[in-house]
Amino acid sequence: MTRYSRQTRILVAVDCIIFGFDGQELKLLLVKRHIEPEKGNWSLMGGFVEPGESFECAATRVLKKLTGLENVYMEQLSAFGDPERDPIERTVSVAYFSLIDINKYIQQISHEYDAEWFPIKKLPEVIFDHSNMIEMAKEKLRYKAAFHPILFELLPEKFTLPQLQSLYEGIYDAALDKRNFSRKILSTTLLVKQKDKEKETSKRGAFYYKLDRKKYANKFNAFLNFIPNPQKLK
Amino acid sequence: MTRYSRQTRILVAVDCIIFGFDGQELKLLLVKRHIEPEKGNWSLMGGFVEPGESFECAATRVLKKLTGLENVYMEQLSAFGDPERDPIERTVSVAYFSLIDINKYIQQISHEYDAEWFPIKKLPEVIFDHSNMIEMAKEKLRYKAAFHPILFELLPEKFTLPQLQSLYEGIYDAALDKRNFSRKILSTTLLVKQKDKEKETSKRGAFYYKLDRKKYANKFNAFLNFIPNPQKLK
DNA sequence: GAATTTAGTGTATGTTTTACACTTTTGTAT
DNA sequence: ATACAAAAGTGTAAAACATACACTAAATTC
Repeated sequence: MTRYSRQTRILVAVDCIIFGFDGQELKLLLVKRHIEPEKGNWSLMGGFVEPGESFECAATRVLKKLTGLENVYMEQLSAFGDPERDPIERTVSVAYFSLIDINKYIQQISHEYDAEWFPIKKLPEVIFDHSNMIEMAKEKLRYKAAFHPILFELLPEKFTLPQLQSLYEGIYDAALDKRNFSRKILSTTLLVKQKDKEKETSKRGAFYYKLDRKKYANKFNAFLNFIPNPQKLK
Repeated sequence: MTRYSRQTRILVAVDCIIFGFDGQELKLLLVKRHIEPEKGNWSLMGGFVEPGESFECAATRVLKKLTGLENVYMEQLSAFGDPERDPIERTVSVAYFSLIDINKYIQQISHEYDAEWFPIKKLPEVIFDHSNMIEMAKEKLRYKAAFHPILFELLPEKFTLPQLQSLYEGIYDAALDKRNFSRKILSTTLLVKQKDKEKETSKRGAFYYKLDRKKYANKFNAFLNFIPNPQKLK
């Protein structure tokens, strides 16, 4: 026996939901689709899964092709299998979401694709079921970040507490008290204070912090409860 | 254009991780695989995704075929795509996990399959990457149940607080204080006390409770923190 | 009616979360 | 040089929540 007979084989793709943060708001990287159908319309970056390639490999490959980045935070979101999701031919898609430092991306941008960052609140129309994927990814990010310290992945290596706070505020659409916020964040002991300050955005300047990568890896499963009323989340 | 040319099409399957609770311990429903390869070995219940059928449909169909049950708690766990996971031919699988009332199953059992409940702690060897799927499902169940009131799905319509507590204790391998437990559970106001008692397991008898299905649907996203130290979970 | 078994309940203590306001720093404008 | 503006940084008191802990109540069995 070498094959399962009488079964239908289906195209399998991956799609990447790529989040970035520019210091102000959460953004999503979309590309102009370069094949028919829907050629020229905005889309998640994706690609077919190749023979001998796992989903993770495929998603990593796709992400690297677009951003030049490797070793970034990536997590499987869900598989999408509606028979009608691609009008040309049935294609199932395994969606991954990534958190990247938007500045690193800018340096490494490949111009092979028409790619553009869109504020998460002003997304253009996207093809197929991609808006569905994006919606789910946003939800999962909010959910997960309420308990796990993953938002660091969106920031540069050195960042300030006000920057981190505004990231949380952006993602949860909530104003947080800076005293309570810094106490909570620092109580994780995941952050290491640096000697230098970021002086672009304020006269006084705010101290930089770095993530303690070792502790971060160990403590990833520490539930943090950063958000005052996680009840309100899905 | 009617097809994506030059792309490889792949077999797509679903597998169901079916949890049940017999009042003592958490169990998993496995079947004896009835096709080659690995015919006769223990396996999750699964099946190929058919043309025109979504993943949810396929998983629901597979679950119904085995258990006779519909409208049960079911959630996508993850897609598994290792190119080597099926030795015969590349097959990707979308795994779903379900929580069912084990008693309902017993009544409706289909004997078309050799199926058997195994205590989660004494599982036999299973085929392919199924132990991996099971491990992930166990983790997700523990994770999710720490915040969401889903374990009710494993119980019959009427249940007692001691039964519910022993379910939590089983799943988290922890002894819980019954005073604290009942306070926490009842504070959700999700349970409605019944007038009758369960008198099998004790002389005094314990009052039955029913889930308030309406509130349950609304409050599903209330994070409950049933478990004293969720830090310890993945 | 005594003994056994499990159900059911309350309180005091410690911990965590929340709400809240002033001082410090330093660049810019006069 | 001095005043002003703008954001950083810090502490405390009250409330809410989590925990630890032990006795009484109910009903069956002998």
